[in-house]
Amino acid sequence: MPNLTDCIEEYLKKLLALSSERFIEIQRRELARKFACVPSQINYVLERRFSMERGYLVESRRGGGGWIRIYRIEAGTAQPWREVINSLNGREFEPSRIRQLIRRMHEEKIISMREARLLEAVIKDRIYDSFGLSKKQARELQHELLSEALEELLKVSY
Amino acid sequence: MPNLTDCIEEYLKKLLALSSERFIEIQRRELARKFACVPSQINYVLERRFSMERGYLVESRRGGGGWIRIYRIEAGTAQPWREVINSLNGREFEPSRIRQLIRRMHEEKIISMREARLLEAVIKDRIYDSFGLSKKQARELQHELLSEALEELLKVSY
DNA sequence: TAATATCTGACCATCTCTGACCTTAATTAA
DNA sequence: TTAATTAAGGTCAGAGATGGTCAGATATTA
Repeated sequence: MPNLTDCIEEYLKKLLALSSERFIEIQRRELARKFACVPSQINYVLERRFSMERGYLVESRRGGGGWIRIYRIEAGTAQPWREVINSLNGREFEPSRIRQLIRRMHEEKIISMREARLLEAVIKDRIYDSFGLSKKQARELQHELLSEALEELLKVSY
Repeated sequence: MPNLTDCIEEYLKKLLALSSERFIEIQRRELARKFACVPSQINYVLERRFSMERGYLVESRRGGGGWIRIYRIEAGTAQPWREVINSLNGREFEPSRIRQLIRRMHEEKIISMREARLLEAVIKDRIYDSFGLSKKQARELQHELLSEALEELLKVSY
């Protein structure tokens, strides 16, 4: 029994699949009405299910005749992924976002299912708990290990 | 008179046997209600009767519309290696031996080249240097991470 | 009787959903 | 042209709905 968020996600992905463009355009109010929910629910779905990490890009415009566009990002080769990985270095390391990134890489066939699971294993918080590391240190170590591992993956193609 | 745990185990295994997918999806609250017990009883059953060692994999999601999925895992050729991995737990963690083990697993086609490189990356000493861990702690952490990673690899067959 | 297994309940973590209030753009009125 | 109005979309805090964990009580077994 899927929830509202799942339903809206599925609906939008169907629209995207059917669209001849590489994006779809919707109206927040319209969509909210269709699914009998508050408009901000749509923002929630976009944030959770159509994030950068999951390979989508969202644009919008307010005011009369406003709209929301959802783009599916094409991946292609491994090079863009290297850039994504490098960009990790700037921000704080957030495991949940990283997990999304890993899933996306799998969807794009940059890495296999097994490799994805392996990478996720490496950043499991539980493992780091009993070594007297601070939260921050643990995050840094996870980051280092992940970067190292991803480097190896990108060196050797399938 | 079998106990609750046995009943729930039997019920879930029947569901699995009947399912056309290779997993079943349940709701913890629902199941607890059906068996008139507290929800955490379900976790107990999953932990005791649907563990990795017994050949199952459990996934879940919280929040509204949350669920628990139980996968039946195929045994395959990996079983002997699982024993090898378990046997690591007794002794001291020696990186050079581990590297040999990894290479051997690759030769035996249990893991791919990329997976092997990935595993080796995770146990690179250099990475652990700047986190104030003692030699012993670093070894333990490497050990934990490697075990976790290998577990994941053996869960999903090629 | 001691060890092990089962079961419960209190408390925690995460994901979803809503509604009040804010910002921006187009349209209309002055 | 400018100001007011209307019609979008955005943000955020908090409520609701699940599932997770763990210590301790109870039952079973060796």
